[in-house]
Amino acid sequence: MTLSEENYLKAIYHLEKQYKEGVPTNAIAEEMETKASSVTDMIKKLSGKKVLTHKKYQGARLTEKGLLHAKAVIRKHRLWESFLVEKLNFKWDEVHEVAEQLEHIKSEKLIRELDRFLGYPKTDPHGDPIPDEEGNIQVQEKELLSQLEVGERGICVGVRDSSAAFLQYLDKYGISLGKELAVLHKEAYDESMVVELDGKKITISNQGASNLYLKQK
Amino acid sequence: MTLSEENYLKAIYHLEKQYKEGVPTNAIAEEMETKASSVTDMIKKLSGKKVLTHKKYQGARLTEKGLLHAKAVIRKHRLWESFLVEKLNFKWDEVHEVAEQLEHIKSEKLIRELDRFLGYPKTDPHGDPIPDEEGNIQVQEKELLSQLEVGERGICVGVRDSSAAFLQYLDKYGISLGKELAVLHKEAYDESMVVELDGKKITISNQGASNLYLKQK
DNA sequence: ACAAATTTTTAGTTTTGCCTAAATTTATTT
DNA sequence: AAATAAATTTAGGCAAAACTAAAAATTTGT
Repeated sequence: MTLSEENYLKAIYHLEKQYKEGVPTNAIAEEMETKASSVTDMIKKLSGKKVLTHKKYQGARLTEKGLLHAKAVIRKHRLWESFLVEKLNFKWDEVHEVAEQLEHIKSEKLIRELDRFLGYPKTDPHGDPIPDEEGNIQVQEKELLSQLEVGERGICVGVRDSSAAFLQYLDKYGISLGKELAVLHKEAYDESMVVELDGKKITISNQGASNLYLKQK
Repeated sequence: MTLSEENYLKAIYHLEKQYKEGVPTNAIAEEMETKASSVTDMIKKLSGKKVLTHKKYQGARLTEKGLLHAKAVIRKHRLWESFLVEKLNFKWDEVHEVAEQLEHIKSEKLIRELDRFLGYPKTDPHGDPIPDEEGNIQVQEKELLSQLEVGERGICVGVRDSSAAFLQYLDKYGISLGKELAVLHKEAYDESMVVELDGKKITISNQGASNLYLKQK
């Protein structure tokens, strides 16, 4: 599989959560920052390789083979992100572009050994689960901060938006994975929340609270 | 610079040691396992980018800019090889293909941090020097085993041929970098040598002895 | 239901890096 | 110094992965 093909598989994999019956060409085009006609071309090529199926005008769906390959790429991406943060002093908002490159390196041994070297991590620096060699993904019970009620508490376990902008916003307020917080107040007008973190009160917009995952304490 | 362009620079860099006044098109073609006409195309492109110069029918020479870029790629290659051996349990005959991929990853921070993480190694697993960030290469005094006289001794510091076949041949005879050996006998007929290593006598063909570097004890 | 709007596909180009075949230049013989 | 051989370049093409513009299919709105 080429770099470009792998990126399509990854994009379609992520979009399948949203589009249960066929991922539309336009959705893929937007995700890949390309044009719909390019997507059509690639879908034809990939369906020839049996990694996805498509009926004209009906979007794409990964086959079992395609799913496995997509998860293998995601496994590599998340292991490399872990490596960058754990061993090379990268911050969680700096790892994405480099991991986008590293995820395409071809070597079974490399990934097996990297996994061992890192101590078989279960999640990456953003809290996303790392698929195992067979493509199994352990799903963690979690909910968005925005869904908590006043008085409830939880521990930060992941982000829904892993853009550098959001991650830096969290850094600024001292929010990182593993920290506990409690909801003190919810503003009816704009859905912003006042939460307690490390004994301090901080206010988080609804947009922020809708992108931070917690697990029930 | 694309992956292909970087591979050309690297090939030309290595060939410049052999061809002091312009690396011939055919030599590059052979090194790159491609055709001379493809090389001509690429040379034109690269000279447009000012990383090399060429006069028609006169071969190619790297400019200062091209030299720096080539050495940067080689630095990455050798740092990754060191990482694979030191941290990921790769053997010295297994690192080449993976490092060929990893050397093209673009991130200054990645390489700076990798270098630090490895403790600023001076040589890679084959004994080749690792250029520093400015492209300086520390040259080590060394000579081929085949050039030693009977009675002389030395410490293995590098290989001239880093093919898996040669490295496995060395493994089989217990020869690795850092080991000391002494020349006991030289066969006049075929130039093969009997050397002492770890108290045992082993015979090495001229071909083998012509690819192992030692430093004077 | 059917016209309008949207989505998707088709057709025809472009660029990169490679190829073959042919032409040209340089090097080697005699 | 030709003639031949070898090396190099030119010319014309191909495949991958993108693009634009236009055609076709599907969905939506009234």
